[in-house]
Amino acid sequence: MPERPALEGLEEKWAARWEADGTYRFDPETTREDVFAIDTPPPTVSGSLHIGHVFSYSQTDVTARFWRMMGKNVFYPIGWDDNGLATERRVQNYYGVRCVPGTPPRTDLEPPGPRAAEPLAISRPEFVELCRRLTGEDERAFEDVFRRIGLSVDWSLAYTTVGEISRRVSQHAFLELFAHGRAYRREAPTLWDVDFRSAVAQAELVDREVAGAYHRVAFPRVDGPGAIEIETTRPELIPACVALVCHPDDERYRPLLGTEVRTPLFGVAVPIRAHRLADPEKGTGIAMVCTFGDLTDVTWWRELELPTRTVVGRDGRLEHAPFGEPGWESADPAAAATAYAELEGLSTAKARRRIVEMLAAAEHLVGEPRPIVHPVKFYEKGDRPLEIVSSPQWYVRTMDLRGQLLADGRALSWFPEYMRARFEDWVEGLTGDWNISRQRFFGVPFPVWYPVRADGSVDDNAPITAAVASLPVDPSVDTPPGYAPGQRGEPGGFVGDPDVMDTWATSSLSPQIAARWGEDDDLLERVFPMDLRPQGHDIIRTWLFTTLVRSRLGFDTPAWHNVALSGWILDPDRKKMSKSIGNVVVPSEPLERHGADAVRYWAASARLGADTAFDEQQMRVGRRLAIKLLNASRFVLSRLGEPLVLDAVVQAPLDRALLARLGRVVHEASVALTRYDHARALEVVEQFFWGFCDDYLELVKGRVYATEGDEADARSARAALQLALSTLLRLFAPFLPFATEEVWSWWHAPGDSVHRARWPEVAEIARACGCAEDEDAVLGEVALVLGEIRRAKTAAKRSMRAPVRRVVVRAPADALAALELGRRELIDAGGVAALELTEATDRLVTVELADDGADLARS
RNA sequence: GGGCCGUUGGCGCAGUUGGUAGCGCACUUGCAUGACGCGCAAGGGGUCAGAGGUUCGAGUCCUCUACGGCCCA
Repeated sequence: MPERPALEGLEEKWAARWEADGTYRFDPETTREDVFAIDTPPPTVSGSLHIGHVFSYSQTDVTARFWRMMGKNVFYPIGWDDNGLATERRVQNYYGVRCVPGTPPRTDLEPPGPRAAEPLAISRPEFVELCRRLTGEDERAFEDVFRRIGLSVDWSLAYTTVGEISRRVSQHAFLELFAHGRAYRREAPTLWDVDFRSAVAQAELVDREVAGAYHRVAFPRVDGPGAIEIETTRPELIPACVALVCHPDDERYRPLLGTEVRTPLFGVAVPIRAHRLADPEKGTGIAMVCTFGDLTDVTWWRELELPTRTVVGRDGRLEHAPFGEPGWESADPAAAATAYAELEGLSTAKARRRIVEMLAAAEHLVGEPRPIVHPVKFYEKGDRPLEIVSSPQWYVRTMDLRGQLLADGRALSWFPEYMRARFEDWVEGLTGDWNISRQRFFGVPFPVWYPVRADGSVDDNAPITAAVASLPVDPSVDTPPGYAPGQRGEPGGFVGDPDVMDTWATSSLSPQIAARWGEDDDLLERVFPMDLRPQGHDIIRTWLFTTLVRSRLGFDTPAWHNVALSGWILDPDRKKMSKSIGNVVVPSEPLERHGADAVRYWAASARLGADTAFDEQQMRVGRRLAIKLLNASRFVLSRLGEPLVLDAVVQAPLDRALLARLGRVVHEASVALTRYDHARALEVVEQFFWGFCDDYLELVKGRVYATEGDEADARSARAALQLALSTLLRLFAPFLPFATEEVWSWWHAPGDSVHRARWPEVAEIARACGCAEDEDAVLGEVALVLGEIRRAKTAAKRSMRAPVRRVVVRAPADALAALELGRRELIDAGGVAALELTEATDRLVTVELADDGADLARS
């Protein structure tokens, strides 16, 4: 036991010790009933950790530690999500490379680095290797931080979302979906970033205000005289127009329903149709439907079963449009082709300017364009507006699952409960099946190839699937069953699926990956469905939703029993932390300044679901608490001598009162933690602890320092102190794992960790003293009078050790009886010469201090 | 435009089933060697965003409004 205990150095010391001792190792020899399994979120490995990670992962760790002490075998894995575009972009910038599939691999690849003038084109396998290299470095940095804050995860269970296990599980699960007709591939309109050249998930969209203009354009009628005027912000899509649409109740256009108009410049006949999403208030009340200008176009196109005439290619330029050919019939194909030749090859922005000139010249434009500012969909990391292009994509059929998913959501316990509404809103608002393919390189490839026909074209409709036993496969390298490597790309041969899976298609299998599904089904049975899914509320519609989809489709059950949603971390001005605002706090500095226990204290003080400001003040409070715990423990242990064998020796009323209160604290903290209310549990324990230090410890000093007197009284105090300290350390252990472990080590055998100790029980305390709940009145009454004595000393600007000549207490009989039981401690702690108790109906405490200077004379 | 959450002393937060507001920090004033000055003691400070309603009585239930946040259109 150190002379002056300190927090410095505890983190390194105990983190290393826990790892060496396997303190948090999961025991695979177990039964499901004994397990508490946590479906830990795999943080995205891109750059550095955010203080928000420390916040939410600390909260989960409190829960993990609580259940471990409750005797559960805690399955607490961790993974790194290194999948995805964020990594690719960093690799491009960091190494100065660009992935060009098909580039011949080099034997001596030397990435030029971040200042390269021209990115080096490299093959996909080389690119993937560089992604692994960079994420590997980040993962080590992440692990350091997580160990530093004392996460009690089992590091031997770590995985990455592009690692072999994840690829095998993801591909295996995909093949099962495909075999059951749940996964299908279809050419479909997809939100597309033309710079990243990839489809983008609905969850990755942001709206941005962009300057644009309404152009009023006249479409001549086919079936009668005159023209219909529409307004559009995207006139360059007129060649892709497939219909005009008005609201079914709009009297202005109702008579025209079913008739046709011709597109200006291109002469293509398109029908006038009705749909409820057409807004009569907007523009002229009738809109042009193109394939595809925005998501509403997609809805109209799908629900009205309109034809497809796409003009925007994957590079964001207008591609060839065969006017006159089937599907592109025109009243004047030659004129249409001539007009379109002006646009072909231009970016959408340039094509827009050109077509406006052409429309004006041909007098199809009505009036001047009207400038507006309107929201446009962007990929959250993109620089140009998203286009919608048509391309082959893999989907998981989910639309028919809505009712089942709502039922699964209701079967879960949500903490806080109101978060369930977000899930239900999302499920009820689903508009389409789940697109799981991404046109990227670093991710889990689809275990699929396509046959090449004799004419060299690819048969997209007859995928060749990998054998489950061969997983994981990379179709760009591996050869499908029944083919030879030389047949790649040859007529009669095969080509690999070029895409990778969406990040969520992998992370939605986090429970199966963590439990090594397909490799160790025994383990899966012991931990699945899991007990708890902790996560942020911003990814309910993505991670939570997709995980329920996968567990329902693959395993016919919800993936867990409980969901705990943590809040967000806001900066001190209550703004969301984000890299673009530049207000992100990285964990290393607060950890350095305040220590891990202090940072955890701040995190644990916040309730689930509550957005919380980054607050260093709160960390200082946590740090003080941890230091106080060290000091108070040192005092208690220094008075204890050898640890006692606790039998029923706690007989002094004040000691029994303390333990009665402690019993209530144990009960309340346990109930709160069972409901994932770590903030409440911490508050209850902390409040008791400060009272323990400031009142109880002061009151028993007389007895524990006494060199002579009643031995039984001293033994009683020591027994109560020992039990209280042991209990407090265990109550604080989930919150302050380092300080509590340090103190525990001062009086326990090496290797005997407080984190493997049993959570305190009320019965344990009752056994030591047999005290009843209502026995705590003594403590309350004594503390009240002690407070009056302190007040008198403070008012007289005297030391707390100043002697008191006389204290007179007027109070009802029951209060006096309680005081009488604590008379000795009150006199000791207050330095009171005479304590007079007078029965009365009112309450009055009179304190007469000894003459000033008397305390000096005493020494 | 819709849904959800929040608005309590300078700041950060508690306030169970409705009964005239609590905690921490900060602040003020004191206290030095028997665990801790990263400590201890005492003290000042709010009528609970605004309006209306239910009730004997509302921070706590209902309605509306304002502001902030998140999610979805």
